[in-house]
Amino acid sequence: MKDDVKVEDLNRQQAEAELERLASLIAAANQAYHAEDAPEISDAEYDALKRRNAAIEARFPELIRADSPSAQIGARPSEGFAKVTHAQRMLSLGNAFEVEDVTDFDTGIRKYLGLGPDAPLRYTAEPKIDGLSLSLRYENGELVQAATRGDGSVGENVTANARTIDDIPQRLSGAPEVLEVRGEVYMSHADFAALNARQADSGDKTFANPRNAAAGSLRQLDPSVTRGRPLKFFAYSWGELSEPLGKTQLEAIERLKSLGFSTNPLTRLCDGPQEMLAHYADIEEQRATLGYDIDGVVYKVDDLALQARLGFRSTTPRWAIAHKFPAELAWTRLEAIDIQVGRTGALSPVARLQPVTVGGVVVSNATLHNEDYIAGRSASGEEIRGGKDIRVGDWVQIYRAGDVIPKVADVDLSKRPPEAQPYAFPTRCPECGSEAVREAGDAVRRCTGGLICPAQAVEKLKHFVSRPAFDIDGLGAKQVEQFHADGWIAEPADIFTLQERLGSGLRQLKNREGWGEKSANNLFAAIDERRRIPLGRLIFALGIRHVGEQVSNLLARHYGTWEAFETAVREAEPLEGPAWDELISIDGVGKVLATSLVTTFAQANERASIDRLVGYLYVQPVAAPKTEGSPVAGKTVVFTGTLEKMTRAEAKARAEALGAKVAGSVSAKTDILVAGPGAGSKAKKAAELGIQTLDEDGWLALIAGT
DNA sequence: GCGCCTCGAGCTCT
DNA sequence: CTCGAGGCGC
Repeated sequence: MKDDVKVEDLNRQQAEAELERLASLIAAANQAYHAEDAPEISDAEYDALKRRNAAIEARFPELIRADSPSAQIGARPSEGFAKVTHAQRMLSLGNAFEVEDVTDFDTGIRKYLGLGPDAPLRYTAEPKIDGLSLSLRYENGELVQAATRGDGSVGENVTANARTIDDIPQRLSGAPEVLEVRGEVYMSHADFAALNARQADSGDKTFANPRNAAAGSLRQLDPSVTRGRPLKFFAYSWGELSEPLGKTQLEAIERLKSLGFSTNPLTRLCDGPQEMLAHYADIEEQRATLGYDIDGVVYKVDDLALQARLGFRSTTPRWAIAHKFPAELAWTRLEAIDIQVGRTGALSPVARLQPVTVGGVVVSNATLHNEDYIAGRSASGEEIRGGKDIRVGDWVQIYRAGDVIPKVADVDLSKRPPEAQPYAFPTRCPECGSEAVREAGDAVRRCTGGLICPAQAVEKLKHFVSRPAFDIDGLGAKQVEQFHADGWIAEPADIFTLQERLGSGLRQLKNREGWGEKSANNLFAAIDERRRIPLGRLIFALGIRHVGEQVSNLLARHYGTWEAFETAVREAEPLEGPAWDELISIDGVGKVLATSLVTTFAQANERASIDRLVGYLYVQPVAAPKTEGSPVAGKTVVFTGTLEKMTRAEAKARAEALGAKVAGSVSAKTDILVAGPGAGSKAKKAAELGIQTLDEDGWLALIAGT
């Protein structure tokens, strides 16, 4: 590679030519890498090209090419498994813990469907296998893909490994053209014990429990290792289908069985909550002798037509629920209570425990939630519901909520040491000494130090580099903590000047354990790649209270560009003025959230920090929706009442894709009101204002053909 | 006031 | 991955 002109010295014309040259070089390198599996240039050279490209784009955002290499994700595969987008999302289930939750589930469904308490309604009940879920895609009877659940939308491609599992047929006869079978991969107790014995013999590490063993085995990069692991599979559901598997859940499961899948033999049809609970008790009784781990019972509405009517909430189906077995409990001693300070200044107490095994995992920390959870009484003296008066030195009972998060369930007062004192929750921040205050009605006490507090600063930085925010490769929580302690990074903007400031200091970095020339250069390359950042990610990365991932994207979609967003938030004064009104008019933005935004941007030091940061970035605007031929482009639409043919989220997404703005309330600016049944005050107001009002069908007709 | 959703914070192991 | 707290919309 020839010695290049420094990016800072390029003029516009040179930059344009250089971007073109880099685009073709990188494309050629990708081609060689993929086609021949024999790259012509080294990884370091390749990274340098991409880095240079990103740096030039950051300086001349207007010159970014349509075929920009930085827009292409993963030209070279990262290590590990390829990502797979599920044709249909893999959802999780709502949970029931008590008998009452199960009867509520039944009542809720009846209400939703408009069925009386005595109308027949059948459910299936089956054990909930404690493994990991897997989606198998068959096309014309051939297994073409196996994917893990991942976050529900995007999982990992583990096809090669899935092919080694005996319970998973490679080929089906008489199957629908497209068939996605979903089920659980697990390991039996006997196989788990044998595997661990083998692992111990060969000096390899043993697994804590069958679930971890199954997960570890399926995620082997080398399928021949997976082949040697005794994995099994139960089918219990499906995703995309080219034709239905049956009219009921049970029929569909039977069909899967006849196609050659293992299905759980304890699947039963139940006539209502009484029978469901009876089957639950039955399964719980057999739990120890089943030979594999289960963690509850799943109930599903049997009639598939009813399932379709019930549909989904954002992450769970309305027609199914998981009835969990009581969590495993363990007693241990509480050795200390530490206070952690979060990104928003929240003081959270954490129990330090004498290590104890709970549900196959050694637990030494547990959350204590907040002040009231520890105290038996509040400062003013009244009893606090749920307050346990937990003291250092106490014997406490631990369980893992949802089999994950360790919590303190109970205290054994009979074993309390006589000298144990009630815990005094600090009123000053343990990290910076600032006052820690609790707003009226708030459960959380917060450090008021803001950016002065080192703990808050570090947590904010960690948030900034986290996955859904800037997601900088090689700059995780650990590194940020290091760099912060070293004084190299005090605020987000510092990340983007790290390379130039470090200059000769690079030697210091390289001397640090784990850092060599290559990793340092990789880090700088990764940082440069993120100088170009989508608006929503940037807003989220700022870490403003109440402004999470969803809200950030909502704001990004509404304002479109950083400039528009920033101007609006800066101009808005709490509770008044047109900028405030616009902010509040966004569906999903209320007073609390808007105040949090506006006051953050009104703070001089916060603003300065944000301005510095944005100076190093090219913020990608949200792609303008296709408005050509859209009858609703630029119009403000409000949805009210019950929508029957689409969910509110769908309606909104669709309208926005057509260039409309969706607002939450009717005002003089509203152009169209779409009113479903049950519309109330909004319809009235729209009528008063003479605003065009459509029913759902009218709306669909209006946007038909777009 | 209620249902649904989002945020923020917690833990362990890979 | 799950929970409690709390926000938003009806």
